[in-house]
Amino acid sequence: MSPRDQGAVAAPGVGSDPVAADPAVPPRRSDATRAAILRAARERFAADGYDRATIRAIATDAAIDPSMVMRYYGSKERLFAAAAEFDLRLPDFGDLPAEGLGAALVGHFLDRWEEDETMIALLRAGATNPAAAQRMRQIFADQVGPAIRALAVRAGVSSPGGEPALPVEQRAGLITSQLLGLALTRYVLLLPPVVGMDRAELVDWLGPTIQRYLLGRP
Amino acid sequence: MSPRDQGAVAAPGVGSDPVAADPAVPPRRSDATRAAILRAARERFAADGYDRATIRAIATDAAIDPSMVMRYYGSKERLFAAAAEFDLRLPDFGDLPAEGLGAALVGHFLDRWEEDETMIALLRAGATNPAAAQRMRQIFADQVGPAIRALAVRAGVSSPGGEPALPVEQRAGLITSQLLGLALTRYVLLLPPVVGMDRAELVDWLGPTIQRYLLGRP
DNA sequence: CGTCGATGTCAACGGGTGTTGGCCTACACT
DNA sequence: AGTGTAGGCCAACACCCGTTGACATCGACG
Repeated sequence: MSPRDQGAVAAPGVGSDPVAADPAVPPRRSDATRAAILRAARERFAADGYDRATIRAIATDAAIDPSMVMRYYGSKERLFAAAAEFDLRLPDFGDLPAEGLGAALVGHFLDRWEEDETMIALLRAGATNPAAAQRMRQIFADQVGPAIRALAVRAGVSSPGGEPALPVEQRAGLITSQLLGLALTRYVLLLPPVVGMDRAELVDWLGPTIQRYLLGRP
Repeated sequence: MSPRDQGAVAAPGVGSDPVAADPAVPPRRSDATRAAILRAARERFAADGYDRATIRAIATDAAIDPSMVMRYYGSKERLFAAAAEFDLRLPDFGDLPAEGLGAALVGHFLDRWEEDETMIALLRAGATNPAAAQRMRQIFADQVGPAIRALAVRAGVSSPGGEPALPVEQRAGLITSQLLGLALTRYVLLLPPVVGMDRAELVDWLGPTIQRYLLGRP
C-alpha cells in the first residue's frame, strides 16, 4: 500500500467544492474515484444501513472494483467514518427575534436533511451499529449542544458566567429527541401522516415545541 | 415437517401467561422450547437489530440447536414476525381529566418500554429492515391512531360524526414522532442528557408537548 | 413390548461478505 | 525513450450466514 493513502481517509467537507482544496496537496488522478466512492457509500448507507450496505454494492455504484474501496479507505468501518462526516451548519440566527428560534431550528433541520442524505445514513446505521451511534453522540456534543447553549445564553435563559436557570444539556437533549423523532418517522419509518405533512405544517407544529424546550419551562 | 408446526407460528400475547391457553389445543412438550426461542429472539433483536441478530446466536441463548428455530418458526423473517408481536396496552384513561392526558401518555409509554424490550427490538430493526418498518406502521395504524382518535373525540377536538377540527391522523403522527424520538435517543442512541433524565422530568417536559399535539393548535 | 410420531442433534451445503495479494496498464518525470 | 509508480482489475481466501436433510432419542399408546 502506498504510504500516502493512509492519510487521505479524512474526507473533505460534505458539500465543499471538490476542486480548489489545500494547494499544498496537489490533486491526484484518483480524486474523482475517491469522491465517487464516498457518494455511493453515502447513498447505500442511507438506503440500507450499515450491515446491508455492502462494499461490493458501493463499488458497483461507483463503477470500480471493491478492492479499490479497501485501498483508499482501509476497511468498511473507516469508509463509514469518512462517509458519515457531517456538518449541521447551524447558523447563529443572529438577527432573529427570540420568539422565532424554535421555528427557525425546525426549518433548518428539515432543509438540511432533504439536501444531504448523510444524516439519514447516520440515523439508519446508528440504530444497529455502535460506532455510528457514537458518532451521533459526538455530533450532538460538538454541534447541537454548543449551538443550543449559545442560543439559550443569548436569549437569557442562562448567563455565560453564572448558574444556568435550567440545565442546558437537557434542553439540547429534548430538542434532539423531537427533531430525530421527526427524521425517524418521516424519512426512515415513513409513517404516512408525517410523510404527508408539508414543511410549513411541520414548522408550525414543532416550532413551539422546540421553542419551549429551548427557552421555556415544563 | 409436521403439519401442525406451520400453524403455530403466530405467537401468543407478549406477556400473557404461557399456561392456560386455548384448552382445545393441548399443551405440547415443546412449548417451553418455543417460549425460550421467542425470549432469546426478542433479546437479540433488541440488542443487535435484525441483521446482526443471528439464528445461531438466538439458538445458543435458548440452549438448543439452530435447526430447531427453523423447525418451529420456518425462517428468520417469520421468527422476527412472531417476536415482534406487540401490544401497546393503551388504556382509555377514562377517569382522567383532559388536562392530564399528555402526561399520562408519556408515562404509559415510558413504563411500557422499560418492561418489555419488544418495542426497542422493533425500533432497532425498523431502521434497516423494511418488514420491521412495515410492522411499525401497522402498530401505528391499528393501535396508536385509533387510541388518539378516541381521546381527541372524547375531549372534544373532533366530533365522532362531524368534520374533525384538525386531522386526527396528523395529531397521532406528531405524537408518535415525539415519543419514538424519545425512545430512540434514550434507549438506542443513548444520548447522555436524555438517558440521565428520570421519569418525572421526562413526563413534565414531554407531557405538555403531547397534550398540545393531542388537543391544541399550532 | 413394540411402534410411531414428536423432539432434538449433527454435519453439511450454497451463497454472500470483508479483505488480501498479484498482476496489468497508463501516466509523469528524467 | 525508458522507467518508476500510482491506478485499477481479477481471483481467491477465510469466515459466517440461513437453511436443509439424515440420523439419534424420548414418550405415549396399542
